Amino acid sequence: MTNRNTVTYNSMISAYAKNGRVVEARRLFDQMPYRNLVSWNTMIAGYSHNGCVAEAAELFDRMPKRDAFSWTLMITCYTRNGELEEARRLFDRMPEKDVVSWNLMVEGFVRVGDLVSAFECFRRIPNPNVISWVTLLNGYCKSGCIVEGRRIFDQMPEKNVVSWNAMLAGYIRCLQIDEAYQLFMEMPERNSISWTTMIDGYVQCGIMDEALELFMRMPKKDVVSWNTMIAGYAQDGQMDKALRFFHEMVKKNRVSWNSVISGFIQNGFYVEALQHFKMMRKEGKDPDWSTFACALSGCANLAALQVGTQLHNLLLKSGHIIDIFAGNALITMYARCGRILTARQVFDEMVSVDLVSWNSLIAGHALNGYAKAAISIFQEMKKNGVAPDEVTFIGLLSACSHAGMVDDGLELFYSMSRDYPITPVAEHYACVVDLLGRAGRLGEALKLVKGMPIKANAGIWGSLLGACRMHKNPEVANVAAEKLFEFEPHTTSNYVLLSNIHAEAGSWGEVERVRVLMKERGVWKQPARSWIEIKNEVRSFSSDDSTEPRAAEVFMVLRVLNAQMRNIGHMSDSSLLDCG
DNA sequence: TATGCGTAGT
Repeated sequence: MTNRNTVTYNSMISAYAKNGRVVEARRLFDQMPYRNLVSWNTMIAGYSHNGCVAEAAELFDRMPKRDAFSWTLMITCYTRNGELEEARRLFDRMPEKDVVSWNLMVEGFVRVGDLVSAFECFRRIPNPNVISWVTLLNGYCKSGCIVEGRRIFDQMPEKNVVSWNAMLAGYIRCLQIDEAYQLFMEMPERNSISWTTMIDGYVQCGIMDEALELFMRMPKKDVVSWNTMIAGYAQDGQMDKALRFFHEMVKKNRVSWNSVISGFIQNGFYVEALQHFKMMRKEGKDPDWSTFACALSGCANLAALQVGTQLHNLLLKSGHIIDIFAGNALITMYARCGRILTARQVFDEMVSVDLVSWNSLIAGHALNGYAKAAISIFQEMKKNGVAPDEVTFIGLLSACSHAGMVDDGLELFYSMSRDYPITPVAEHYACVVDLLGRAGRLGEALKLVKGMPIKANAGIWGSLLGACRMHKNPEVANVAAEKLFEFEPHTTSNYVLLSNIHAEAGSWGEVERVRVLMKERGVWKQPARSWIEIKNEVRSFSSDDSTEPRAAEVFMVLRVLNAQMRNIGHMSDSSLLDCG
């Protein structure tokens, strides 16, 4: 029984489900006077789309009649939600397997990285179509088996533009940019995806000039190619160019806004990120979870609690559920703003949490000096069956370091590789050096650094040098400084620090040695500059005709200054998020 | 304009 009414209902169910409103979709489904097969299928698709596996399965079992759509929808639901075994069982039960269902199973194996089963499954397909081939090709390329991928590509009986694009993306995923370009030139036809993939390839290799050249050559530039350039420049640290592209765009979409906002965050322009968040809303573009996460990260870095709280309210009001991403961003924001109890409250109210949530909570407590709490959260986390990772230990070690809990910290450090399969990286060593350094155990710290299996970086040596100042140890200071100078030969503050250590010890000969060193290296007449001095310098750029500063340099300096100068309290008073 | 599989952007 199908009439116009049924079709309307079906469209509405689909529309609701696609927007995450699965409860409303179900209410409509239950209200329908007549449900046809498509209604059932649409509802299952809706559940599948929103990760509601159990609900989909329940409907699938109850439906009066099933067609090929029903089966493949349910298989998709399982494979896309990480239940490959269930998918496999259902597939085995499927009465007449069509090529779509076969392709889904190949894709399911590809998703979990089981290429052997994927290939085996592919081989059994009676009449593989071009989609079957592309799915397999993708599997190899995504696992970095580019040679295998190429072999599949060469064996394909028919190739369309999608096949070529998949091979192109494969080369780019493996960062084989020359091979990619060669393939790009060989392509019998190119669509906008081919162009954008190639442009993005140059972006990923950090070759923005080539990306730009290709973008200019692109016949019909669409919003995605523009967005790729914006994200590319942002990633490359060239926010001025990213912003220019953004302003020149005629039709900006949500991704354009997100790209520029996230670019600001990546490059430390937090105020600008929040301003653009506001502008985005003013222009009637709805922020999504990614926008919110960026804005919250901006607040976290500025310690802008008032704005962050407004964002939290906005998030609740806009009907977004506080999912894992948003929840984690909120935890970090509140913790960085010193509201550790609120951070904990957000954590407790989250429907589900992941490792990042735990890590954010631990790091938040560490940051606020609650080392004991950080460790007890770690215990709680383990009790919940969540295994720690590198980030967890950075939080724990920094907690111990701030609280002077040397023995606990060392024990945690050693337990990393002993009890968990986690190899300490430079950041962990930096924490432990800091830990030992603050406690005055400089000899041990130096010994640790010298025995490191990886090369110590500037952060580690810098941390050691700082500790030498605190505990007046010129001998270790000389060793640390020498290493630090290898990384940062022109950073004045390092020399000044070393000089001060010797001065405090009364070793004027050593002080003089450092001064000579500075002079030799041309750093000695570079006083630490206040922002006012930098600002004047920037201003003088325009009147100084001997050197024409690059626009980018001026832009960067000005932005940093703006961010520093602006009063955050004032910013929230001017109701940053209030868009009338 | 109602439902299933493959290629691009935060």
